[in-house]
Amino acid sequence: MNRVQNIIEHAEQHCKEHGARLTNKRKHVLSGLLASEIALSAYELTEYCKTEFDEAIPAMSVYRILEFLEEEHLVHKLKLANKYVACAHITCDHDHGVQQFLICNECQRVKEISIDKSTIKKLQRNVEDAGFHLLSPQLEMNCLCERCMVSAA
Amino acid sequence: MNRVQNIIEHAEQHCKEHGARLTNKRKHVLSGLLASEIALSAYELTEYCKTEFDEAIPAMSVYRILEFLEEEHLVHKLKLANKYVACAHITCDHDHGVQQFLICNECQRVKEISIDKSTIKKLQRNVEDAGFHLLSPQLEMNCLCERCMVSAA
DNA sequence: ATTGATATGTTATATCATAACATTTCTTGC
DNA sequence: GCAAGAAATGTTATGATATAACATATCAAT
Ligand SMILES: [Zn+2]
Ligand SMILES: [Zn+2]
Ligand SMILES: [Zn+2]
Ligand SMILES: [Zn+2]
Repeated sequence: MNRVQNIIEHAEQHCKEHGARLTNKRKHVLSGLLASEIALSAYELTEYCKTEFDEAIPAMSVYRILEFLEEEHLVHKLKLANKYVACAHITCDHDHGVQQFLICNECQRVKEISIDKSTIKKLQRNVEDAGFHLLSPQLEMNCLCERCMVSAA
Repeated sequence: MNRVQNIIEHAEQHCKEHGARLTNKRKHVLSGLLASEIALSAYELTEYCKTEFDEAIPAMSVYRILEFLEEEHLVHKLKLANKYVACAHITCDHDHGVQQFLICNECQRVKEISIDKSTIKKLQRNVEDAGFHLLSPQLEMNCLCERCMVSAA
């Protein structure tokens, strides 16, 4: 069993534990993100399912599926890129915590890294001091990945 | 002379200093952002110019104008909201530094606050350690503003 | 006035996303 | 097994943000 199938199985277990269903279509969309090196749009995922599984999932459904997967904490929506990625900790049991998403501006490669608690506290403190209330402390940053740095040089 | 006009004049001076032209249309778009309590989209700004100045600037032009204003560091583009705001430090001479943008999810009110150097250093260090290179260190956060917190309660 | 540079207009289209309603599929109690 | 309700997916239409390509107008300097 390959890596993607392995993760899918784990995800299915995770869903089952609280009565959610990881249907075939949802698996296909998720596997598209898992197989991809880069962040994908909903429309790119319909393409993927068409090509890979000969299954025509309309974009509308893909959006709903992505919403479901996000609620299950299996994928992240990147607002900076208007694209989606599988969670890097999808098979971990530990608490997810606040993540920093480094998004390559050129190739859409994404790295999801953790931020230490003190830094988050500081940022959050800034927010509260300004009279605002933080909703989702997901940090997204516009970057260049290693490969694109090299090819740009 | 009111606040907006005052800032516009300052901005014009800023542009002149390096041979850039703050045309009337650019002034109108900028004044739309200056007059607004909340972040606005390009299309909302065409509306504003139509209403306020009876001037029909097509959306395409507004996009180009916003691009110009951004290059002049007079406005910021908020990727999280796909909207635009006037820079909070538009009349300051000090270095702009890295900013944290608190965006109210409900009403699009935006607060632009500074982050201290050590926090930025830490975040940037994270990025470099991950093999990425930070392009624009603008932090945008999904929040609720004071007013919307109250009305939600 | 001429000319080149800059700014703006026009038209078409790409891309991302949601609303509203219909249909299918699954689950569960009988 | 089957009826009824819930959940998932399909369908169609449309909204919102954004860019590409090319035309025209305006400005600045000679
Ligand atoms: Zn994650
Ligand atoms: Zn890259
Ligand atoms: Zn600013
Ligand atoms: Zn608000």
